Amino acid sequence: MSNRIRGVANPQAQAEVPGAPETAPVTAPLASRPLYLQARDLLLRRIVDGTWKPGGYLPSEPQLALDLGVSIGTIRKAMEDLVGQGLLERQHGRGTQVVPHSSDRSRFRFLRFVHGDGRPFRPVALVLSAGTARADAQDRAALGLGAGAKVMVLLRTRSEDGVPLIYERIALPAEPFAALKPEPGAEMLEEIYVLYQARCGQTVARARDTIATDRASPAMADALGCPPGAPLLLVRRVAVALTGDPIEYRQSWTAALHYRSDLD
Amino acid sequence: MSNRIRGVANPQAQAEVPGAPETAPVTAPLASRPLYLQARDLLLRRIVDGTWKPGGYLPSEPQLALDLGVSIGTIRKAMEDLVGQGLLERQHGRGTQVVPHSSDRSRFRFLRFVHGDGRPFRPVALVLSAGTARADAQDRAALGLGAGAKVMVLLRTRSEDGVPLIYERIALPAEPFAALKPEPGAEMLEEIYVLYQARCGQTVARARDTIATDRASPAMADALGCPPGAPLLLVRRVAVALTGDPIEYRQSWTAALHYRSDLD
DNA sequence: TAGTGGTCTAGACCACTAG
DNA sequence: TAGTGGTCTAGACCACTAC
Repeated sequence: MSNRIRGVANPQAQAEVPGAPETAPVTAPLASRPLYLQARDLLLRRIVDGTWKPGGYLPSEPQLALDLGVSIGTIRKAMEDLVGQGLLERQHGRGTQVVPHSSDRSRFRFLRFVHGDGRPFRPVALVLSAGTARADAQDRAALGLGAGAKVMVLLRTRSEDGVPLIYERIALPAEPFAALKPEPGAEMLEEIYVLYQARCGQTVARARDTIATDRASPAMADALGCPPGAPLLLVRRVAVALTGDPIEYRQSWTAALHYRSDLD
Repeated sequence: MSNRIRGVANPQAQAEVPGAPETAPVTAPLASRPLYLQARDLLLRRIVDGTWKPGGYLPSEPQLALDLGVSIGTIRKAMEDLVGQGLLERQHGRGTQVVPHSSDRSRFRFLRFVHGDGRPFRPVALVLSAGTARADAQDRAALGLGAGAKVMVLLRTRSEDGVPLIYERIALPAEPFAALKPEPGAEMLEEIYVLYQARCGQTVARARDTIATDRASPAMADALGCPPGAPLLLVRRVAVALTGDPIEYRQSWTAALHYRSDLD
């Protein structure tokens, strides 16, 4: 048995020695990476490139095993890894699905805001303004952009029962999110990560949050109905895509809400 | 093959029908729980009850498979689950170890404080006071205690380069932590979870953090060198043991530090 | 060299979903 | 009923650690 998945790993080696017998590759850097990791990466690549879309089903295990030329057990091990990352979801008797971002699912994959008494916060978002601008230093650092790069900037509030509780600024790299087309004044009932995925093909895989205190700017005070300079909780989030590239830098300010990690 | 691990799962069924042939149990509630889950629970129980101590090694896979009367694959699956929870650590060629709480490991299993510029915070803790008291309402709610229950309360600061940056109150259920014996004025170089484990046999498995803003009380202002009433970041943590019981309620106040979730 | 965990396979049988 | 994933086994071979 060859030491790599057919036509998948080390394609350059294949290209360098076309038709060569299956001997040790000339350069053998990753040639012996475990098959299940190669399989996992291949599955991931097909998810990223859209071969299998969010909400869609993968081929069955026996089929994938045939396709990749490995045993079912190896396929299963590759899948388990992606299931653990929250990318795939297996349903007994039905199949294996690429997990779509749904508001419900997002609620449990990331830290989230709650009321002071622990009640969940169920917001409706209202877009205050949207447009592209030159990325500022913080945006560039968070998103790994060069000087002069453009970002789409959204300002919005998130309200419950008509009461705005969060003031939010979201910066996104301009091109991948050109199709987002947020409309000022529009209400967003869905979790915004659902829109990233549906409109822009961008899937948020993980996020890093940094929490600090801040003071209300006039704009925040106006939006949140608190005095300027009032102490606020500030949550900064950098979200990364399946590829590991940062795709969202978000700052959320709130006066009344708490932020929670659910049983880490 | 019997449908349960010998002498482990459903011992009451065994007791009710001693010497009975291996037929369906009279009451078959959990009789068909997968073997690997039964094996996982057994391993967990032996970790909790101290059969295998933190830092110690488990028997080898073939040995455990023999002991439990299951195949190695089933043992591996049980272990993988516990490895995923951070309870076990496998070392190729050496064995499988019960993970001891070390300061280094803790740093990556929980949310943590960082400096505003992202630098890690490496504190030394100083105990201000320690003693037992009647649990207040918040303590009881967090720790699941009844009215009149006693808690050990620690007040301490956490400093870097001699500068106190965190003021902290820790409430612990009195009896399990009687052996902690914190000494006011003592410096704690180790992560306190190491002490819980070493002195009291209590292992913190998971924690839930809730972050809010607060105002400095006179005591906090005094300890942190900020004006009374200054806005602070307040992190409340409820930590639970391997058994799932809450064993620590901690409140941490800071003026300068940020709090961070590292990638999810 | 002996013993450990790591990878990979092949196949039996079960449980769930859908038509 | 056909097809899917879930459990469980048995065994081969490899790679790492220790002595």
